[in-house]
This record gives sequence, C-alpha cells and structure tokens, in this order.
Amino acid sequence: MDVATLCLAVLAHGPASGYEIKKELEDGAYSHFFRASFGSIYPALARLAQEGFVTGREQEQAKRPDKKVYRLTPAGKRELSRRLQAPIGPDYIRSEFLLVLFHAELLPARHRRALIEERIRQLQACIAEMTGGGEAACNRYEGSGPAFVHGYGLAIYKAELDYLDSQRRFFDLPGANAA
Amino acid sequence: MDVATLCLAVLAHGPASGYEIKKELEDGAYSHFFRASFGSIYPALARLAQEGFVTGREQEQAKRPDKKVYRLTPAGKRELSRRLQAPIGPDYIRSEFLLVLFHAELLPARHRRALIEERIRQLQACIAEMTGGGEAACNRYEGSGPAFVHGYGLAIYKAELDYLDSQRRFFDLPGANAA
DNA sequence: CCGATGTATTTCAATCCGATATATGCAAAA
DNA sequence: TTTTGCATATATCGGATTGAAATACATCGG
Repeated sequence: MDVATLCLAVLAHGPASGYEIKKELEDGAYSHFFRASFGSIYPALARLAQEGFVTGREQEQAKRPDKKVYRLTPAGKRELSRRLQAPIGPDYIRSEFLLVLFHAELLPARHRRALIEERIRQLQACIAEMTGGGEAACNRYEGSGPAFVHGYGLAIYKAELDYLDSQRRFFDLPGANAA
Repeated sequence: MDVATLCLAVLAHGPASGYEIKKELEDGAYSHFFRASFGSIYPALARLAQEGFVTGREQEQAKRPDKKVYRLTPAGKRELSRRLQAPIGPDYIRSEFLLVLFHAELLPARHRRALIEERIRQLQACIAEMTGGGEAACNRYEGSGPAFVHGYGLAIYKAELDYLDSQRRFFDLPGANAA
C-alpha cells in the first residue's frame, strides 16, 4: 500500500492540501498507524490529479501562502474502495526502543531506567490525549471504523503501560503510580 | 537507527553471514520489532568491514554455497554500545490492517469479517509460538533484555486479541473461543 | 525591529525495499 | 528418472521513501 492510496484515504474525509494531509499524518488519528513525508505526498498528489482521481484547485489565501486544495473525484472514491479491498501486507513495525532494550546488558542501568521512564511518560500522555474528551483532538472522524481503530490503539497503549508497570522492579524504578 | 547498527546488534549474539542475519530478521526474535532487506544488509556489512567494526571470513562449505561469516571486533562492540546509547527515535508503525479498517464503511461487511478473522488467526498463531516451550523458536537469546522484550511483545499481541474478541459482535462474528 | 513560529510547496541526496539474477544441492513429486 | 520446488547464499538495481534543506510569506512576542 503506497502513499497515493493513503492520500486518497485522507481525502475521503474531506478536501485538503498536501500540507494538511501531512499534518493529519503527524498529529491526527492516522499518526498511530501510518506515515509519509512531504517528499512522497506531493508527488503522489500530482500523479493522482493526472490520473483523474483527485482535482487540485489553487486557492489564494489572504495573509497566508497559497495552497492547492485537493478533492476526491467520484472515480477517486471508487479507486480508493477498490484499493482498500486488495490483499493487505503485514504490519511494519520498527521500534528503536525495543531494539535497544533487547540489548539491555550492553547499557548502563541508569540509561535503561531513563528509557523506560520516558516511554511511560509518552504512553501516559498518549492515552490521556486519546481518552480526554478531545478539545485538541478534533473528532472529525465519525463512524464505526475510526472508533474501532481508536479502541484498538488504546488497548495496545494500555497494555504497554501495564506491562512496563509490572516490570518496574526489574528496572529499579520507584513504585507504581496510578495510570 | 540504520541497518548497520542493526547488523552490529545481531552480530553481538554470535558470528553470522548476511543470509543468517536476514533469517533472524524474518523468523527470529528481531522480526517483531525490526526489519531490513538483502539490499541494505549486504552493503551495510561491507561498509562495517571496511570501517573495522566487523571481520568477514570466507568460509567454504561442503554441499552449500560459500558464505562470508562476519564477526564483531572489539571496536565493533564498543561502537554498538555507543550507538545504542544515542537518542532513539519514535516507533515507526505502518499497519495496512488498521488503515483499511479505519475506512470500514467503504468495505463490504463480508470483507471486514474476513480481515478480522485472519488477524485473529495470525495473533493466535503468533502467541502460541511465543508461549510454546520453543522447539522451533531456538532460544539463542539469554539475559534480561530479550526476556523483557519478549514479554513486551506478548503483552501487546494478547491485548490485540482481547480487543478483537471484545469487538466480535461489532463484526457479526461467531461467539468467542478460548485463546 | 528582529527572531521564532506556523503555513505551504519544492527539491534532492541518501537510504531502503522488493524483486530479480546467479549458483548449488537436496528431496519429493511426476 | 527427470524435473520441479525449496533452502542456502550473495549481488545488483530500479524505484519508492525518508529526512532535511531551500524558498516564501505572515504573524506574534520581546
């Protein structure tokens, strides 16, 4: 599944510029399970426009740089549906955190502790953000799909936090605090 | 963290050829949190040899193609330790499974069900393999690091399975069966 | 007024993936 | 028996992707 398909998917929720798609991938819901950089998003959008799956409309903005807003065409929506039904590949996971801790013996105990504590902080922040009623997290997404995926991610983050909490003694960390 | 560091990490457990490193990344413990292809492993090993972090010894084998066995040098071990203590980046996750289900509304219900059922099968197989006493899974890895990471992964897979089980009704799946 | 930050796009070297090519031996199917 | 497929083993290369920098303009705080 390439970046073009990802762009179609994001655009299915409404028109957006390349910059806005990138922001969605960095800060929004998609950030938990996909990624892409400017260097792949912009070329993908250009190609999709050429193929007729999106239309790009130059939009002059007062007090901002112009932006090119892309919009899904009917053909693009059909194409997205088609691509989503293609066979999917396995999850791609690349965790430097786990790679480093796999070699915990080569690290000073102090460094192990710091890694774990930082991870716990990140997980707590992430869970809080996903649980909290969502001032910041604009709940643009409605329907069962986003809700299902949201629950899926939350379940994983909570499991990670629980596990780290259960391993506190192992890393000589101070006692558990409430999640 | 690049492929070269990954090669140093795998070689820390004992000498290996490029092919054996790849196998370890596909089938072994590393497969759950890292990845690399031949196209990046072989050049990385050549570069590491040139830099003096590994030594490559041609080894003729009866009834097999020759292989080049790489071995960590003392300088390589120091370099690995140094690189493992560098600041780590965030986890990279790319899940086509979650991308597709995020857009569940665009899919036929039959397709949703098939995806979930396949995922459940994969997770069950994965958990069984990690839990089972390990005839196949050669427990080459000793020490607290691998054990910690093993538990971490297992906790995540179990949480995923539990969540999917709790969502069965949502996908019109038959009743829960024992994990 | 000046630097920092946010919006917006483009470009590019370095990296990495995925597939293919090449070579060999073994085992099972045809 | 032949041949087909599979496992071992490395090299190579086109194409996709990353990550960072370059460019441009506007706003806001000090």
